[in-house]
Amino acid sequence: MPSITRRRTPATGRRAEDDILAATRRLLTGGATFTELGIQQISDEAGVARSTFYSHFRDKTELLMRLAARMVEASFSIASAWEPAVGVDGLAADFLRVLGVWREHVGVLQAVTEVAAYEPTVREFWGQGLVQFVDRTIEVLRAEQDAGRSPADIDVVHASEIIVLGGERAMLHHVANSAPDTDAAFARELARTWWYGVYRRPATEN
Amino acid sequence: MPSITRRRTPATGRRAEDDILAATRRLLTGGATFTELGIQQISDEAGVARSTFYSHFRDKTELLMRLAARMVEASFSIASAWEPAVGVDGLAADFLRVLGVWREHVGVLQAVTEVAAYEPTVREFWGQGLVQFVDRTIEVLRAEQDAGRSPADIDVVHASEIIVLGGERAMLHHVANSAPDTDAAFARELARTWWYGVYRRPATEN
DNA sequence: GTCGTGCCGGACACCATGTCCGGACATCAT
DNA sequence: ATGATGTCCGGACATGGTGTCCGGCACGAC
Repeated sequence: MPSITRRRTPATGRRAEDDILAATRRLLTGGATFTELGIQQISDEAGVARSTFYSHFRDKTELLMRLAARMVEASFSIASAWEPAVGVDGLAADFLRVLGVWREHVGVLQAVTEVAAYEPTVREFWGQGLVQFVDRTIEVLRAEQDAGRSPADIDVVHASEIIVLGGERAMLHHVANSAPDTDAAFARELARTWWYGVYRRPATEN
Repeated sequence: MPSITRRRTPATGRRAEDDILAATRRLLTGGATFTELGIQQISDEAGVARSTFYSHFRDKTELLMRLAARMVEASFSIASAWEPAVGVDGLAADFLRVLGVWREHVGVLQAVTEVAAYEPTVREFWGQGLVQFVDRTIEVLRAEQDAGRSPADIDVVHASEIIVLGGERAMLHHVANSAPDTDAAFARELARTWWYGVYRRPATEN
C-alpha cells in the first residue's frame, strides 16, 4: 500500500516516468539481468532521484509489468492475425515477423520470462498469454483434423503445449543468442518442424 | 570468501548438511520458489541454526549447485545412452524415461532453470548441459543425413536447437503441470513431432 | 504574488545476508 | 575419568537494499 499521492495531472508529468522506463530498457538490452538491477541503479541511469522512482512505481515488479504491457501491445497485433491453413511458407513468414518484433524487445522479454519463474504476478501474467496461445492452437488443430488435413490420432492438447511452450523457448533463445540474419532460416526450420511434425504429420499406419 | 574452518572430519559430520539438502528439496516440492526461500526458512525447516547453514554452504547458490549436481548424475545416465536410429517408438520410450527421472526432481529442476535465468554460475552450469545435448543432436542429425535417412536440406544447427531447447521447456512444463499418467501420451506426441518434423521430415519437393 | 504539483535529497525503519565467536555437548582415545 | 576434537547452537554485528516519509525547491498557472 504505497502513498501515491502525486499521480494526477501529468501537465509536464510523464517526464520522469518515461525516463525510468527508457533507462530500464537500456540497462536490460545492455546485458543486465532484471533481478540484479537495483532501484538506485535504475534511478541513476534515468537521472532521477530514488524517491521519484517510488512515486511512479510501487516496486520493481510494477515497473516490469508496465514495460511488459507495452511490449505485448505490439506483439499481439501479429499473433491475432494468425490464420492456420496458409501452408509451411505462410507459417515461416509468421514466425519471421514474430522474431522481428521480439528482437525489438529482447531485453524486456527476457526480463519477463526471468521474473515469471519466481514472481507470482508476472508468472500469472505471462502464463495467461501462453495459455491463450495454447487454446488457440488446440482449436486450429481440431479444425484441421475435422477437415481431414491433420491425422486424427494427434494428441491435440499435448501437441499444442509442445508447439507453444517449446516454440516460445526456442524462439526466445534464438533471438537472444543469434544474429538477425539467421532469423529467416530459423523461422523456416521451426515452421517445417511444426508443419511436418504436427499439422501434416503422416497418419499412423497400423 | 567464507570462513569454512570446520569442514573436516564428518565423523558424525554430514548430519546437518544432509538435513539442509533434504529440507530444501522438501520446501521446493512443497511449492516454494527457490528465490523466495530465505536462509532462515531453510535452516528452520532443517532444524538447524542459521549459522550452521553457512558452515556448510557459502550461500544459496552453492546449495543449489550441490542439489543440482546430484540430480544431474541420475539424469545423464539415461541421456548418455541416447541412440538415434531406434525409430519413433524408441524415441518415445527414451522421453518417457527422462520424464520419469525428472518427476523425481521437479523441485530442484525448476529451481535450477529459475535461477539460471539471472545467476551467472547456475546459468553457465545449466547452459553447458544444454549445449552438450545440442552438439550431440547435431552429430546425430548429420549422420542421419549422410545415411540418407534425413533430408539433406535440414538446417541441422537450428533444428537441434529447436529440439533441445524446445523439448526441455515442453517436458519441464509437462512434468510440473500434468499428472504422471499422461506422461506416456506426452512422450509419444513429442517423439512423433521430432521424428516426422525433423528426423523423417519429407524432403522439399522443388 | 501564491497556489499546485513534480521532483530532489535525505532520514528512517526494516529485513535478509554473510561473518564471527563463545560456549554447550557429544564422541573417542588414553 | 579426563581431555582433545569437532559439530552445532545462539546470538552479536556490519552491511546493503527496500520501501516510507517529509521538508524544501523550482516552475507553470491563475
